[in-house]
Amino acid sequence: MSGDKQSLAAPRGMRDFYPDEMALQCRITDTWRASAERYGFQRYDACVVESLDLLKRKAGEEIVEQIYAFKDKSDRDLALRPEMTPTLARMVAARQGSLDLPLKWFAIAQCFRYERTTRGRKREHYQLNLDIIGEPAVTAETEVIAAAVDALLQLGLSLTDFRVRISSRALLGDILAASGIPIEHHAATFLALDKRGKLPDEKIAELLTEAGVASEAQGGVFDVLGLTDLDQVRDLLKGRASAALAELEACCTGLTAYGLGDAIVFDISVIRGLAYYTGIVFEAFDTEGKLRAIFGGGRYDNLLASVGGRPQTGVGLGFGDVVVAELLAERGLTGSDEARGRITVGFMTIDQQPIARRMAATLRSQGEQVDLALHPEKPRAFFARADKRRFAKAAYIGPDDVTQGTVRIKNMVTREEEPLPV
RNA sequence: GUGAGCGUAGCUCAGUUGGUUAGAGCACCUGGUUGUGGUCCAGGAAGUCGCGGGUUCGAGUCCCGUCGCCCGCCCCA
Repeated sequence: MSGDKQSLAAPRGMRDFYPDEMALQCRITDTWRASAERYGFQRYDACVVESLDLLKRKAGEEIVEQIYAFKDKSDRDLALRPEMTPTLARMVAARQGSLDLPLKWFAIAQCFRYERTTRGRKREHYQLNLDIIGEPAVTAETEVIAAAVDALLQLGLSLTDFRVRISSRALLGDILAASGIPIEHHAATFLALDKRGKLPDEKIAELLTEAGVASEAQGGVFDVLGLTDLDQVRDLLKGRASAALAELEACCTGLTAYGLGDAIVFDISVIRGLAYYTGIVFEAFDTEGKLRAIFGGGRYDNLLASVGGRPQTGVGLGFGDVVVAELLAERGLTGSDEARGRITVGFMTIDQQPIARRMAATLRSQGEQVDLALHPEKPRAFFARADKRRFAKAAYIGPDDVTQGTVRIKNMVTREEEPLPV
């Protein structure tokens, strides 16, 4: 590539959507919207620029390094939103007194993050956000997960293409407590466990030691990661009461009732970083494990309070467009037929242009999507273009048609022509 | 921040131990075909080989630098 061409490329990590690519993008976002609405969520939207202070309150000072932050001309500290959740929390907190809880909202939001790009990770993406605020029961988790899975299925994937791994931070806390880890070490232990598979176990042991976990208790921590089903968890808890366990079971039961049981697996290693989650957490992955998480989320109890609202529980989910598009491509599900459904009208010489235009106007008034030729074309060129652009129908008007008073509308698939008086 | 790979036509790429005017497929344009598109035939246009420097009689090829893309790691959604 020459230097000039490079300047024509979108900035690093950003995407342009040419019409061919936009078709898939629309299919994804249309499906998101349909699934969210089918599950009774109401759409909202918000400003793309958010106050930096709000983002810091939720994620800490370090986040400034990872986002597009800037000052406006009045020296206000602002940022392109890296995610939707702080904005949602702000909007809810701002009208907390008048909103009817529990609320079920969704947004399809473009979010920005300033960081290294890799497969499935750009500096900009669109994300479906599903949130239920003010409902303590696990029905909230169930509905949110079921709606997201519905979108995956509507996109053409099957229950064997992905797995939703589900766990609970509260349950993990109970398990650690039963394993003799004092509660003040739980947060650091979560962080250490989240590194499992990314760092060698010796490194994790070091982190645990730094966190104050006694070395004799560390074996218990690693045993926790060996848990693969809820029966083992029950054994480990030895009859201790665990509301978190009951909730996790109830969530799985609800999803099974929706017919999604086969796609749900318990996975104690799902932690989701140091985010604001307090209860159930979940992440969906492709079954082969080749890609990053397709969607993820969980319950947050402290979010609203952290932005200055009154404490209120919530469940949220984020579902990005990039990874699911990769997965659809892997499965050969990126095709779209929607181009077939339009009509193109062409004419041989400028003399037929008025009639062609009148015909286009008539068809448009009937609700058809009509492309009118911008200049005269030879029949061969016209039909070649109609075919290449995948029009469903094509009408070509020449002097003979005008003389005879009929125009033929050709079905481009069957090649049959249908006369129509002009 | 870090490591690898790749930059040759609009796209995907080939290009031998350095050797004349740098190739292919697809796409594009024109014609065969002044009333009909997926095939066919003929022809055509299109590349300062990412950029800069160096070695050499000679560099797409080797060396150094630089920019870009991309994959992984760190981190994270």
